Formats: sequence, C-alpha cells, structure tokens
Amino acid sequence: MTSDSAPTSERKKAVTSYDVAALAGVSQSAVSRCYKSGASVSKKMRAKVERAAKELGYEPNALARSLITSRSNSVGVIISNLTNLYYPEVLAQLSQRFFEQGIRVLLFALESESEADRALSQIWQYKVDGVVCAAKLTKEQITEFSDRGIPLLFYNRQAGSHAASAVCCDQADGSELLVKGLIRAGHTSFALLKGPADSVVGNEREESARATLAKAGISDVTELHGDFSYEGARDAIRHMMDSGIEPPDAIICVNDVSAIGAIDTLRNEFDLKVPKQVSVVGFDGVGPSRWTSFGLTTIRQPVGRMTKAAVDMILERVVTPELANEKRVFSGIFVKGSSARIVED
Amino acid sequence: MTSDSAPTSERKKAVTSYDVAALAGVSQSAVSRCYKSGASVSKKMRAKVERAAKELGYEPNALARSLITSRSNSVGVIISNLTNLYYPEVLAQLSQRFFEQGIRVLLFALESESEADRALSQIWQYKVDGVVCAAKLTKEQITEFSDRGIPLLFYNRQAGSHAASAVCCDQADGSELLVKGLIRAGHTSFALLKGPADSVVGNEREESARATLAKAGISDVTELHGDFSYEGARDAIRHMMDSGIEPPDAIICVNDVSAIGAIDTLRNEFDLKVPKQVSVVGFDGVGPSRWTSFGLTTIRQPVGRMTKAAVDMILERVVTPELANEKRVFSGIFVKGSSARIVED
DNA sequence: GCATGTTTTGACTTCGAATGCAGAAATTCG
DNA sequence: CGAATTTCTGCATTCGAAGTCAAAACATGC
Repeated sequence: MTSDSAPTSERKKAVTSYDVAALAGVSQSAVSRCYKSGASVSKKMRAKVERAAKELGYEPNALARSLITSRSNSVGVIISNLTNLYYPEVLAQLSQRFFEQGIRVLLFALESESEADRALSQIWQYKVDGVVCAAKLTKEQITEFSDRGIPLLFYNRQAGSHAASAVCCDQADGSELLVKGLIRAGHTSFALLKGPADSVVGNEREESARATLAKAGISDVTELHGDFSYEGARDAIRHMMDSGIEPPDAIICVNDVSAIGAIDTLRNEFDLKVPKQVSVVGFDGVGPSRWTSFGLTTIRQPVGRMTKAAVDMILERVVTPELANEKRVFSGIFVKGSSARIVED
Repeated sequence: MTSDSAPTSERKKAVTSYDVAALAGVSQSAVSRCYKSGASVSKKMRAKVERAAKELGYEPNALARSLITSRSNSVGVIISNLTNLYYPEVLAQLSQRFFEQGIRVLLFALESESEADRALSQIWQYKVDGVVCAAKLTKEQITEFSDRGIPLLFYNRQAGSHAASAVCCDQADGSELLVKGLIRAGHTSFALLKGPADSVVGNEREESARATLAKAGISDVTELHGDFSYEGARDAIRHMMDSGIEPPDAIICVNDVSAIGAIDTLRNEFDLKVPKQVSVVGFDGVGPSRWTSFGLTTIRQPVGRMTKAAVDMILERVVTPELANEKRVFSGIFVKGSSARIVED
C-alpha cells in the first residue's frame, strides 16, 4: 500500500554495530571492541568509530550483549512488603547504589510469600547476575540459587545454615539494649507487642527481649499480637485495655510503626501519658519515629552501611562466584527519644 | 589442573531448548513452539516436550527471546524521590500489577533530576517495552521516547503538549474543594505551605488554592516555603511564627507530610490547637495521615485506580504502538479528618 | 633492507530462542 | 483407496554483540 519507508509513521531504526561499522568503514568486531574496556584498539580506529556512533546515535543492545557474555548486569531485588515504612528507604538506597555501578535493578515487590515462586521463575528466565532478597524463601528455593550458581544475599533475614550470604542488623543486641535500659529505669511490668508469627525479624527481636527480661527475673510478660502495622498495634492495645489488665509500665514493640500505633492509642483513646505512665520503645528508626509527636526511643538500623555492604557483597560474588558466603551483622544505633524512660549503661 | 567436570564445583548447566529437543527427540523449533501461545503443536509433541523440559528443569532464556522478538516484556519505572511517603505505595502497586501481567519492572530510583539522563541511557540499552515516569523530563528527553517508539506515560506529571500519555490526580480540583470548604467554615486568614519550586504537582495545587482564595476575595495569603518534607514544614512554621506574624486561621499544605510537620510544630512548639485555633489541610492521603494524632483533612489520591490505569495504558500502547497518547485524570477523594474545620458543600 | 616481534584488524562463529518456508504426517472427502 | 486439504514438524536463518584466530599492519633491531 505504502512505500517501505512510510513518511508519517517512523519506522523503528534500531542502529546496530553493523551500521556503525559500515559508516565508519570498519568491521563489526572493531566497533564491538571500542565498547569493551581493555581491548586493543588504535586511536584512529576509535576516533572513526566514535564519530560514526555519535552520528547514528548508536547504543549497544544490552540484551544481545548479555546473551553472549552471559552477564546481564542486572540484579533482582525481592521485597515482601513495600508498604512497611522501613523498606522504601532500603530499596531507594539499594537501587541508587546499584545504579552507580551501572547495574540495573529488577524489582519484585511481593504481596504475599506465596508469590515468591513466580518471582523466582522470572528471575531464572531473566538471567540476573545476583539477587538481594528481603523476603522469606524456603530451603529448596535457596538451594536452587546455589545450584544455578546465582549469588543470593538476604537482607535482614537469616540465611540459616543454607548457602546464601546475608546482611543483618543485630536484632537481638538492639532489643537487649532497650530492655536493659528500661529495667534500669525501674520498670517492672512489661508488655511485648509482637509482629506477624512468621516474621523472622520480629521473632528475633521478641525472643531477645523476652530473654533479657527473664535474665532480670521478669517472666510475666503480657503478650500483644500485632502485625507491624499501626492498625494492628492499635487493635492490640485496645484489646489489652478492654480486657481489664492493669496497663504495663513499658511496652516493647517489635518495630517503630507498631510503637507509634501503640503510643497514639494509649494517649488518644485511653488518656495515658507516654512516657510518664507507660514507656514505649520501637525498632528500626524510620522517618516518622523522629516526628515530634512521637520522638520514639528506638534502635536505628544503619541502613546506609547495610545497603552498601549488600551491594558490595553481591557484586563481589558476581565477579568471583567461588567466593564463600558471608554474613555481616551490623549493630543498631540507640536513639534516646522521648517515648520511654530509659537509663543508659 | 582438574578434569573438565570438576567434582566439587558445579558447572553452570544452562539448559537450552536444544537440550530439551535432544532429550525429547524432536527439533529445537518444536520446543520453541511449545512455549508460544497460539502455535500449532500436536498433543503428543507437547507432552514429549513438557516431560523433557520438566526433567531437565528447562526455563526459556528471556534474553535470547527478547533479542529475536524485540520485545523484552519489561517496563522501566522512573521515580524521583522514593523517600516521599507517597511513592512507595504507587511503586508497590505498579510493580504488583505489572508482575501479574508477566511483565518485569526495571526500577530507576533517581536521587536528583540530573540522573535522568543516565537512567534513560540504560533504558535505551535495555530495550524496555515502555516506561512509567514519576519524575520530570525535559522536552528533548520526551521527544526521544517518541522517536524511538517507546510508549511513555507520566504519573502525576503533565506531559505538556508533548508526546506522552499521562495518569493524574486532579490536583486543582482537589485543592479547590479543600479551600472552598475552609472558606465556608469561616476562615479568613490563610497561609500556603508550598513545595519545592520545581515540582509540577506542588505548583498546581498551590495555584489552584490561590485562585480559589482569590475568587473569594482573599488575596493576602502568607507564603511558606517547604519541600514536601516534615522537616521542611517544621522549619517553615518556625520561621513564620518567629517572624511575629499573627498565625493564620488555616494552613493549606501541598502534601500530607508537610501538613503533618506543620501540625506537629504548631502543637508542640507553639502550643496552638489544631483545628481549634488553626486548621491544617494536606493532600495525598498517605497512611500516616490517618494516624489518630493527625487525623488529617486531606484529598486522597485514588492510587489503586491510577496505577491500574497506568499499567493498562502502557500495555495497550506496547501492543498497539500507533495508539494515540491519552491523559486520564482522576478526582481525589475528600477525607474529612479532624485537622481542619470544614463545611462541606 | 630484511628478519623478528608486537599491535591491530577483519572474517567467522557463538550465545539461545523464534520464525518463514517447505516437506511430512494426519485428516477429510469423493 | 487415492486426492485434496489441513495440521505438524524440521531445516535454516535471524536477532546484535562478543570473542577466537589468523592475517595484516606497524614497529624494532641488526
């Protein structure tokens, strides 16, 4: 109907290395070499190629390159609940750091743990060079990574005894610090606002808190069931208060958002003073924990250093696959805040 | 030193369609066809191939497929400031929805606008099928998309008169709604807490608010300079109070986080009652706006419908490139809250 | 100037899946 | 049962860049 080069609709041009080669009057190999660092190319050649490339607006096709080199220069990032206030910061930093290294980030934001399988299937197909995972994987799933030789790094999850690296914040240590401070300040009755039952991070924090209390002879701890969310914390506090229990001196929350929910509910629904009547502590150090309404006493995770470690570790293992797995644990930073009476060591 | 198949270190196997073909005793083309919907394959063939594929654990190589089909089944998502509380939700939903469609998401989380160029260069190289952009692009950058035939969709940014689709929340309409309500409630002196000067969204909200006030004969509006952040709002409020101005009846903030910062500062640093002495309204409807400490009166963006529209529109245009650009504007939802005295229409 | 050594360069093959085409098998129909 | 279709299948080629290798160009030494 129309000629091959329709005037109105622009044909996709897709400049290839052959086009550049033709224009520059050299071979395709030469063009390719110009884009490879450390290749042997004469100045004249480079100049010719660069001029031709610029004239045509040539950009190497990353797909073709990845296919032949079997390196995609991309990593997968699996995050289970992006709506948790803590993760956006992590994701932003990870993505920024990878970007600086010229690495692309394939994002998999899981809604539920059960989606992990489908995400993994996509990950295998896309031949990512490595994966940073802030979600729970089964032992089999982890094994599959090592079988395929794809470096895997967990962010704030235990790799267990399995074959994966990990970057963590020392949950136990942080909780202990907070609880000891609360004990020193003279609190005697405690409540523990837990996270979802299947959260590794939540369980670690919880158990450490409980152990520290036990060591001080306090074993009668009120358990509140939350889910890391504001609403979950609110409901837990309501439930506690409605059941006629005497409010505890201190509430240890597994994360900041829970702690904020607890504070808000105690203050606004039950007219209790925080920290005067009830001390509340959190964990994470998210942005809103610093808002003056809350001034949360918490443990801030060193996200900057943790994400840097994560990126470094993964990239090391991409370059040197035989490198053994490694686990780096970072200490959290105590934030004094004003939501709890605490006596420091 | 060692034999070709070292016993300890597992060689990467990389099962290809040829391996499957060999095991199933068929041709590579046959295997390929089994993975293409709508291809003509007999039941027997399909069964043989599927068995062989499962036995070998075959997964098609997405890179090779993309290379030949020139469809990568992936989209780029550009977000400028992920740390803004509003975007994580958008990103989570976008990524989820794309994932459901079997589309991979390449994430580009820009720190500064100037990084856009580098992100684009990666986008070209990676041959994404389309891009959703929640960041500012120059006219030239936008043009480059249409030149290359890559569908581009702006999220909450004006595409201007340029060639790109867009999904937006009606900023002007929302602001107007709030301001009218404030006026009806009898507020007479107003302050306007602005966003960063270069934010399109912020400017639209601001201008609409100002226009609505002007229509009511109120042109003397105190301008406060914020940057969408809690801290920025706090500083702006401090600055206002310290300069000895009589506090306004109402503060119109360009976004929720600013509004929260304003409320906190008014209450905690200057002992003003919100909404009794000062009404404060925000915009966005982020999670923390619903926290009882704030109970923000705001306009909630219909993120669910907006992200759905974004995904649909982009995918439509990937399949049918000649489709004209389109802009869909969604009305925000008024959230009554308790941070402002408002009289509804 | 010639033998030797060192860069450069281009022809050709490779990565792994998709597809046009032609021939083979299965199906329909007279 | 054979002819005419229709449905399958395999061969060979393609996508675009990278790497191997041997030939070509250049540099060096005597």
